[in-house]
Amino acid sequence: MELDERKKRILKAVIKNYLDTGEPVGSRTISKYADFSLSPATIRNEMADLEEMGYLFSPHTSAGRVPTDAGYRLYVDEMLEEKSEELSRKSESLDRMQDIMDKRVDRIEEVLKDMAKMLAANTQYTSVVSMPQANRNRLKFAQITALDAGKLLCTIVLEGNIVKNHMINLNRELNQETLLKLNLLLNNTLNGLTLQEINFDMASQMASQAGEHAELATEILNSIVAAIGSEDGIEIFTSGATNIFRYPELSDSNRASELISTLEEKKLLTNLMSEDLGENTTGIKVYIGEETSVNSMKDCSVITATYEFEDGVYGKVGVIGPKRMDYEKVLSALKDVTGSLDKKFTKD
Amino acid sequence: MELDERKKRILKAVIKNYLDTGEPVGSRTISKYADFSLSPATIRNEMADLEEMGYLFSPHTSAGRVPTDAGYRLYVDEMLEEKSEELSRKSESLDRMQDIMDKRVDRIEEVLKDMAKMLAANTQYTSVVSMPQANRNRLKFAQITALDAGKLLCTIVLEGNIVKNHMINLNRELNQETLLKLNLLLNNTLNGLTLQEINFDMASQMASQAGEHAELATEILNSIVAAIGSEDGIEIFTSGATNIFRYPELSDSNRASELISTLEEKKLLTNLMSEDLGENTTGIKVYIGEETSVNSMKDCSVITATYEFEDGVYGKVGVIGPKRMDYEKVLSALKDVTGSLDKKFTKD
DNA sequence: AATTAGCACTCCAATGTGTTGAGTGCTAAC
DNA sequence: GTTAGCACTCAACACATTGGAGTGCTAATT
Repeated sequence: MELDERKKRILKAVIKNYLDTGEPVGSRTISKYADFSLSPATIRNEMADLEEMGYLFSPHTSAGRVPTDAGYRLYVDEMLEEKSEELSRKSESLDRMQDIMDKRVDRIEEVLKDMAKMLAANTQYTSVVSMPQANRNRLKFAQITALDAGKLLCTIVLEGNIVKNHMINLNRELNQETLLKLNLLLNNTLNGLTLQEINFDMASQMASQAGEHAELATEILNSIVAAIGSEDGIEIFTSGATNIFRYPELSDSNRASELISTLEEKKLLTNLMSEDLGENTTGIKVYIGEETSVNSMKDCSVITATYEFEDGVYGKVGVIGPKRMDYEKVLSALKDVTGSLDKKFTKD
Repeated sequence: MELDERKKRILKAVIKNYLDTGEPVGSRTISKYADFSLSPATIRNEMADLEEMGYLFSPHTSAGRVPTDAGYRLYVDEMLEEKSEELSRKSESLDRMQDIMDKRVDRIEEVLKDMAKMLAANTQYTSVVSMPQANRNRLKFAQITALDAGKLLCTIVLEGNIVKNHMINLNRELNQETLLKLNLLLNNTLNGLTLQEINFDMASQMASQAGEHAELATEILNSIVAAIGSEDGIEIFTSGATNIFRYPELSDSNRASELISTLEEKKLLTNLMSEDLGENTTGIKVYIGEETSVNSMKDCSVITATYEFEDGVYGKVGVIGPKRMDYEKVLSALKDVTGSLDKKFTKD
């Protein structure tokens, strides 16, 4: 059977209607729909075909039709219309971000959380944001300071002024001179490298240059790399979890509980939030139902977008909602937001 | 009417039963209760009295009785029995914390989050933990580093090895010598002071000592204080939010949504989590229903305990559950945990 | 050949109608 | 003071009834 133009139009009409109402839509409804001049009976035939083709299904004999995942897929891939941008709101949020960024380096976190909150509020769905992955970022500055006896504070600054702190416990004390020497060595050897490069090549090279402190230098280096490279997975923030209660198909006790649980745990989100990172940078991805590969989200759709924090360093923003979410609205919201993140983060 | 011993025993029996089952308890149930040798009829009379006195009420004519907030209050204030400690579980959890603490000193946040998770898992309720309030914490080490032209990175370490970073944008560049001088000055003047003390007294004193750099020093100092002193409220972590779905009286859509919302927002929790901080340090507090002063928690009870992070620096741990929570279990869990936190945090 | 009116059929959802049982309050007896 | 006995109440559950929305099929229409 062929998916001709009329079938497409009907499918689109059904889906749009279902997005709005959440109720199965019947042939009469579609028939009344503006520019169709077909009787319910004809529509019924077409809808039966669409069901046979796997794009629609009826929950039961005497109900209307509901899109299948395949139906949504087709809709998302071929039937979306660009929504016109809302300029006013956008610039306001940008200003606020600008402000925060300037003042508090160690607070990207706050900015992102804020972002998530805004996104959730705008879309009425749940939002997810991941911290930009630091381990491809270049090292700009490293410094070791003695705090207490045998306790070193290591401060590292990456391009884009991401600051990381790490405590190193040594089993011996260092004098001022050694410290100075180590600091020089650190900066000379490591500056401009990504953490991955450091991880692979540097250890031996640095050790050889360190002379008498070779062993110490290696120890410190390892400690740094271990601490910073191995963040236990990416950091993820969510916001608007309770928005799921707006959608009856998600809000029954069990589903809601599982869903909020995965949002709280965050572990299950890491796959979605790191897929294709850096590959196609402007990539917006839509996951429908099972495509999320997360069981508790099989009644949800997820849309993710990559933002570029700085050259080569990416993070992701996502929106989680019911499968009948307003794809167009969410897509445009994500475009706005990633656009804005790009602009802000790479500006200075 | 007087609350004689028998009435108390009956009230206690009713409450205990209700804590277990969540169902209104009837006179027959109590009559069968071990060491009462009274007929249901007698119990009924007593229960009617207890209702009149405001400790019990019936949801409807032919249901059993349920404790009122006043009933719970009485129970909590006068009828709790210390639970014999469960040593096995306790030591197990302690071991785990020990483990975490040793590995990552600079990650109080992680430890606390883990704590919250454990507490939620053990109690099957929702847990809340607040970061120790830093602004009473003493400064241990301060350092300014030039990053880019006119951009200074300020690193501050507080007692307990809390590290804070802050970026300062200057309109001029500093040479190495000035920087060194400033660093010395900073450490000499500020070490050992709390952020509050710095806020109030130091600005002028430091300025006078800075000589030619007086203006610069003031600028930097202000910038530091502004950035660190003005944390927007206390930081709060929650865990086990979805445990509320275990308790039917909390898990209907509306209630659950509101509740999880307040957990997500965290703002409404700040009052509960900062009340009496530092006053009576071992204070464990029980809030029942309306006593929480949070509307969405009017069907919940909250128990909070203060932990001492370091001399004079406190944080709070809390458990949020249905009013019919197992008060004894939660109290002992909190005692365990705050005991352990004390021990761990002040150890080195 | 495609469209449509007509009709029988299906099934959910809403509503109403017992029925059951747990629990009460009251009274009178112990 | 305690208790047995009894009439009464009321939520909860199980069924039956109804109404309506929507379908699929067939036969008539264009």
